[in-house]
Amino acid sequence: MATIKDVARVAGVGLGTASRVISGKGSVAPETAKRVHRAIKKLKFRPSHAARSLLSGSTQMIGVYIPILKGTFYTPILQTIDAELRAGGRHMVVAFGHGLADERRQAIEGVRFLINRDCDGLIVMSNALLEEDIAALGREQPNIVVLNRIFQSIREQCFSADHVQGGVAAAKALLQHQHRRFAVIAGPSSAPDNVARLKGFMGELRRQRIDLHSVRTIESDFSPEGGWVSAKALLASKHRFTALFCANDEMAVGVLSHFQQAGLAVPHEISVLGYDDTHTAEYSAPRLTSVHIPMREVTANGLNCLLNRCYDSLLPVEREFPINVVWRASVGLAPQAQTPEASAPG
Amino acid sequence: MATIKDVARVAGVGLGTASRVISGKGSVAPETAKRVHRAIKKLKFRPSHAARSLLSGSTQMIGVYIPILKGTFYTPILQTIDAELRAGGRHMVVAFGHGLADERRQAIEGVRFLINRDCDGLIVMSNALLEEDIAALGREQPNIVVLNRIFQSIREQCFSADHVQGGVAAAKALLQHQHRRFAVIAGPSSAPDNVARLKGFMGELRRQRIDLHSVRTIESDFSPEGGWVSAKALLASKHRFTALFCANDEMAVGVLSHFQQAGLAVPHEISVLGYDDTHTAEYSAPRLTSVHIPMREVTANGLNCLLNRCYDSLLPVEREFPINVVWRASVGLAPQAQTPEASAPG
DNA sequence: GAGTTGATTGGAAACGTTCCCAAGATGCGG
DNA sequence: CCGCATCTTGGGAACGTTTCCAATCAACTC
Repeated sequence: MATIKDVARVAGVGLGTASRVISGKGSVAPETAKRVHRAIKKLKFRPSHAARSLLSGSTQMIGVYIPILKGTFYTPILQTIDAELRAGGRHMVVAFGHGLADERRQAIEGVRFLINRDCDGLIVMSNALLEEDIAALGREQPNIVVLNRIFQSIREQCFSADHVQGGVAAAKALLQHQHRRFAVIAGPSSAPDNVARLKGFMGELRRQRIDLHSVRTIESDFSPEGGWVSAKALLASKHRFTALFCANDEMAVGVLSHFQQAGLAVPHEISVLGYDDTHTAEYSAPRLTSVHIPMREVTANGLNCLLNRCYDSLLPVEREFPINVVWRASVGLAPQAQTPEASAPG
Repeated sequence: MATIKDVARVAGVGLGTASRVISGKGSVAPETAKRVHRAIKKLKFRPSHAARSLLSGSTQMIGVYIPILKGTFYTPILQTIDAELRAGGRHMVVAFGHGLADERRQAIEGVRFLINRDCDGLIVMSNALLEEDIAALGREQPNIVVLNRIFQSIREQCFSADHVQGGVAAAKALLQHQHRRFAVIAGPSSAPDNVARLKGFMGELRRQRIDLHSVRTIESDFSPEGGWVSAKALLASKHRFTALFCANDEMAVGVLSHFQQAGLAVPHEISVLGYDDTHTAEYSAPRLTSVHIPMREVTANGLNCLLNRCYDSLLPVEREFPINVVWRASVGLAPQAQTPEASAPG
């Protein structure tokens, strides 16, 4: 690989001059610049990133930690980050959770790996990390932004939709459709975003005078497999309900799959509501009605905040993210409400 | 950030000694080493990746280009790469296709971006790249491995399952179940892996004396949306068929979604066969029978090959990848074969 | 006890940039 | 033609490592 010295030699100029032409800073006579450009082309010169990093102390590299790349929740996030970074000539290095250790250790190890790689800044997603962990990590690399979770100690570095409101929206959607008997397939109780949306959901139900003892909740793991077995358990339990709220789309898809096999018509017999509104929701059978979490916006704003921290830029940063439910086919009127003798006055 | 000079000073040793302790190469008196380690800990010293890269000429960084991160086809690939890389202390930088340019330009730009970032090696996936493109790129960075596609000019750097065989397997699976009337939803005709599997599929049908004029093929785009509209078009066309082969799972899922809405029973009225056996296939409604492409193995072996090229290692490299179909619920016996009067002897 | 070997050590050189500084060239006003 | 400002240029220093070389010292061998 040709170096800047070669370029300078071939162009017949000094080192400094060549550097000025390449970086575009400082004044250079047009004729000289032309010679340098010719030399660059001739030698196929490409500046060494390592040398620049060494001198500037910045790698122009942002690390992204994601617990596990399964399903379609994280994919738009990665796309969004890469798009914005590349537009600024920077790049993204990704690390997932790996190994036999528990999720928390995996996350610490993954984030630390990225720090050791000299990332200028970090985007972290994790339900397993504790406040003390993020504090310790933050001491090693202060340029951290967290997505889809709020750590109280670094609140202004955290970006998330309001999942309590998401839960409220879910409840309202179902109540609007005359549902009164509910079941819930929740995510892990250790996941903060899960407890928030459940809190919102249950709170709204209570506000509408639904007896919370009548709503059956099964804790699962955010996976389609989990949704499937939970659906099965729900059916076996003989608990009667007309609407099922799933704490994410993945589980909802698993549920739909099981209901189809069990011969249960959605939404005719049971309505199913998803959460996140990921790509999977768009073309399930039936198409899934879901609470839309604007993760692209959350990501973009979190990233902007991070870039501002890392590079003293002044990108706009929004911190509120409106939630709405997108209506597709899996939620309908509650069965009893559909029978004319029960609801129609005439 | 503390440097190795600080460590040497605090430990009261020379630069070389400190370096020897840190890198673990060369002999150092145990007592001295202990002093150095204490200094490292005290100063929270972390070697600069940039400086090492500059000196060694290796960034320990592998670039991965992926056209677009949608659906679940690419996610296990990224997971696999990251896992293996991290185990070796290396890391992965990912670039996706972005921008308004056509796919080919996007790919060239993305790959070039990774080359400019001084990646030691590249893993590339793209249907849009031409032989001449890969040749040009290869001149800039010879350490390239291509997944899921064979470029004749760099055959030994390409890793892919045999999609012709995949197509054959698909046909056999359907024929075995007595199907004789087919429809196909294909991927883009510009995608080499798509044409290979169609070729295998049609070839096997012909071999089994199926009139190829009777099989209706619709070209689509590998997306669920595409599957949905193709399914709709197929139904509207009044073409009669009992089995539908979809060139990937994503489209199959879209098909399932539309069939459910149209009130068509799968597999009772129509069997649907997917391809790739991605995660989405596992919990669709009904669960999708699909031709399993072992992308994890393809990826792992491609990566090994790349690492061998980059770092003179001797990792084992396999080049054949067995394909099989995994049976779930979306393929059944052809309807007419199920009626007793047609098939049962008594 | 001289010579040989091996372990241990410190420091210079190099990797490829950018930035700073000094110096030469040029142009302009008086 | 001198003084001064501005443009242009070349090269040294620095960034943080590793590698190489020379030097010192202790332990053997004969």
